[in-house]
Amino acid sequence: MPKTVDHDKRRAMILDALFAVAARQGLHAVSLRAVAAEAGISLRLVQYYFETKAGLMQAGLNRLERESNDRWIGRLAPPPDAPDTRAALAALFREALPTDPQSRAFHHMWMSYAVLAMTEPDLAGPGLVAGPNRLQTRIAAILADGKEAGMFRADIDVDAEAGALLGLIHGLGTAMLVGQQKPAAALAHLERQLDRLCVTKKPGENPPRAGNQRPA
Amino acid sequence: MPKTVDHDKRRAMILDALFAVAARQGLHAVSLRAVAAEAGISLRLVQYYFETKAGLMQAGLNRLERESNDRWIGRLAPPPDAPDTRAALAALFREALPTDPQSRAFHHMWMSYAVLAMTEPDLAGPGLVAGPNRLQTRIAAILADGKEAGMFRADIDVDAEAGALLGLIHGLGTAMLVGQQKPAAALAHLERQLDRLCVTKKPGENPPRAGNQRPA
DNA sequence: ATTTTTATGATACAAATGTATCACAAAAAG
DNA sequence: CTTTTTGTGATACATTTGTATCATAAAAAT
Repeated sequence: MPKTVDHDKRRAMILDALFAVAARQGLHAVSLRAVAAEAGISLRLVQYYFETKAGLMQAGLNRLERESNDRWIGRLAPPPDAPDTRAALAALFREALPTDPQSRAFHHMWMSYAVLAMTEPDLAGPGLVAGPNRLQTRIAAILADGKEAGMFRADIDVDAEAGALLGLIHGLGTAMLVGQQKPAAALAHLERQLDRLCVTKKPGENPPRAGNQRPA
Repeated sequence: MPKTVDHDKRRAMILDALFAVAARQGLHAVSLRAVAAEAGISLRLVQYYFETKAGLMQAGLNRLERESNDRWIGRLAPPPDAPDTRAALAALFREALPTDPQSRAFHHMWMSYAVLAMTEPDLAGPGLVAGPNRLQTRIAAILADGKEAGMFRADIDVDAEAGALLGLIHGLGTAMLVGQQKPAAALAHLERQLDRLCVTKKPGENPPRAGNQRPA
């Protein structure tokens, strides 16, 4: 049986199990044995592929970061010929907020690691903020595009606005996770920010919304 | 020695110890023994005053909520005769962001409980969102005052704006905790939102800032 | 074919944790 | 002065956890 095996693929399987346990019972409930059971392997194997628990947790954080990166370049890579920079930002917001279970799990995971990193400096490295930083950079780029195209006001500070928008995304996302904000309201708050940045700012007129709009 | 003792005061002492341990080593490191050691009492006493660990944790959450309430009514109670509703909001923002260690510890604690509540429904009750809801209500009230006084634009939806501002506060606070945002930038983002809400909206002119303004 | 990695299972171990029990001192009640 | 309630210490116990050890099967190298 012990044919020479692909370590990377095996590690990925184990990290899948870690994410599953963390999503179901919280990151604090992640133990070597729980991960092993979830993956259907023996405790020894988890030890074998990630020497220590700290190694496993660190690998989980790395994976979270890589997954975030892949997700974003996969979903929003082709906006260079964006038909509408405002619509592009709105789409990004929809992707960023924890609406579907996958996104909820991601936010949950990120918050869990953020909390851990506050007391365990081993996790506090650049891994946690790399994702948000990339997102902020992307928002700033889209803002710059829209500004140059005359869609956004000329006097906005794209970097500052991107930072604020990212902060708003994070805050609304957390509020949604704990049930303090409803998804629709959160999205509306973000779109209101877009209204502010657009040049033609008639309060009542909502820009054309792509796709299906079912009332309430 | 075992004179009849004030249970409430004793419970408060133990919860102090809980907060100290959580601030130093994280909420996940809170154990009955760690709390007992921090409080300088025996394990048995922690059991005596909070029957179980779940009870202790729940009491910690209740205390966090009460502390938050007390803190806000203490600091911001007297704005009925506010000289400037905009300044009142700016002051509220300064208080809400995790700048000093106390506020950082509070945010840290709240995030830790929020993460726990996502998998332990016993903690998920209204305790977590009561604080944010109160803050949002207060923001909305100040906004309404300023709107009526002609300081804020007449066409703003105070409830919606309050929700967005609270979300921004939370998101920027988290970003500050993980080191992704600097305090000055976070405050600037919030004040930019105030600029937007004010009637006289000249982009360059910052309204008179009360108190000391040291450059950068 | 033999030796040496590579991969995996079974298990042991010390430490920590939540919970429970026994004992006992001091105050209050009778 | 008993007796009962209240408050506190010491300790025991089962469970869980991270880590380490021993054995060994299969493949690769020689």
